[in-house]
Amino acid sequence: MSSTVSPIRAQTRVVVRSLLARTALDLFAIKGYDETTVEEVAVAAGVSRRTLFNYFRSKEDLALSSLSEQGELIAARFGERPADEDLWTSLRMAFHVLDEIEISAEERLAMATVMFGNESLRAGHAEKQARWQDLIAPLIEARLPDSERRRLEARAIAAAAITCLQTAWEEWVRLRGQAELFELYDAAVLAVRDQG
Amino acid sequence: MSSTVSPIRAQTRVVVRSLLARTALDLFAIKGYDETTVEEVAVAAGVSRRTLFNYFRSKEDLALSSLSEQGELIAARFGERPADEDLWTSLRMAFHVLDEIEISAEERLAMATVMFGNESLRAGHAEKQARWQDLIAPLIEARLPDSERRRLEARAIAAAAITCLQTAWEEWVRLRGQAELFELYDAAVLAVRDQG
DNA sequence: GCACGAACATGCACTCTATGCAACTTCTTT
DNA sequence: AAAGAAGTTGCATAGAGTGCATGTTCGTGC
Repeated sequence: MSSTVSPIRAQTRVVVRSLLARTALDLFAIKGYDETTVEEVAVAAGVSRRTLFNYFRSKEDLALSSLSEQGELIAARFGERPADEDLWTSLRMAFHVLDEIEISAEERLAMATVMFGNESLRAGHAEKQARWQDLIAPLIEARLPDSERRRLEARAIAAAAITCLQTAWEEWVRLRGQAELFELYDAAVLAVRDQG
Repeated sequence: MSSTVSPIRAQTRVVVRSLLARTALDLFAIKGYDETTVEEVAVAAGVSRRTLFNYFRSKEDLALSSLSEQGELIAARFGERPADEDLWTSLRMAFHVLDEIEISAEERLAMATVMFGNESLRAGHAEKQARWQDLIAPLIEARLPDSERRRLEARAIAAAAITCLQTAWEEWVRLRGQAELFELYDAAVLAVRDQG
């Protein structure tokens, strides 16, 4: 069990990974996801097809790898919020880490368009976001009052918040980025939670 | 555009389709989704591999075809609810069509276990449910008061309700069916919508 | 009852994703 | 400089999915 993998190697691996993902994303944006083969991505990136599959478990992963990382960021940020803060406020603040990711609006729009434009990608996208739950729900649960159904409640809240973000995100894409993502998010949450 | 395809043919097609899906589901439950090839399903059903793909667009469809139909049932039921009824009540009632589907508890549990037990299936499942939105959201929108963001609000509400159902469903599987699905659903909705 | 055409079933060839394996190269460490 | 780990690659193979061409079945009009 050589637990240490040499920090240099680990780092280059991360860099290469992100380079490969970016190459893929560019191609997907140009040619479309289904119309782009893994082979083409490999050639464009200057590696072998086999190596690509060493870095990513699947073609889909190539397109969606960033989502997993985002989930971790969000969960981490949520964990840093004061425990007595209103839950939905904490969630909103946690989601705001997305604004801190350095990426141009066009790039973001292109990426989102790729993701929503393909059925299987949309599915993977939904699933990956759903897995954000697994990270966030336990943190929420710790904040909830005792209840027989605490686990369920925590998961429901996490899922609902993520869903609102997702809905806002879709609308944002539909509006071609001509709106503030978090303004849309707030409207979504309000619609869901407002009694009546 | 020969819109009429002979009612007999249409009907047999539906029957065969559901027979094939059932065969597949049985195999998936026994051997596991990834461990079962389309070839095996074809053999078990007594048709050719190619024919299977005439009835289903993909292996995933073979496992998830029922979900699309469920979405249509729910939307239809929602459309029948009185327009002045509380939105969330209407949604709850609409979801109740699921209880009317004739299927044993064990079968239902087996099916759910298959769906949640495999990553790509879970993704497809999430996506298919997300597409329920497209059916339900327009109906919700018609009920909402005028607002700049009506479309977004309707989609958010639909998505949140479906997500609560999904969360309840997952919990139900986790509890091995030892709970009332709609009791769990109510708890989920309450947790999300309760202020504070 | 029969013949026509549409829908259906199937086999075949082919593309693409994905994985295991073995050989080879390149780093890291001592 | 040598050992060993990590990384890269090609090759072989399985399985999903598609287009096409052929044969079969079945509903319909005569």
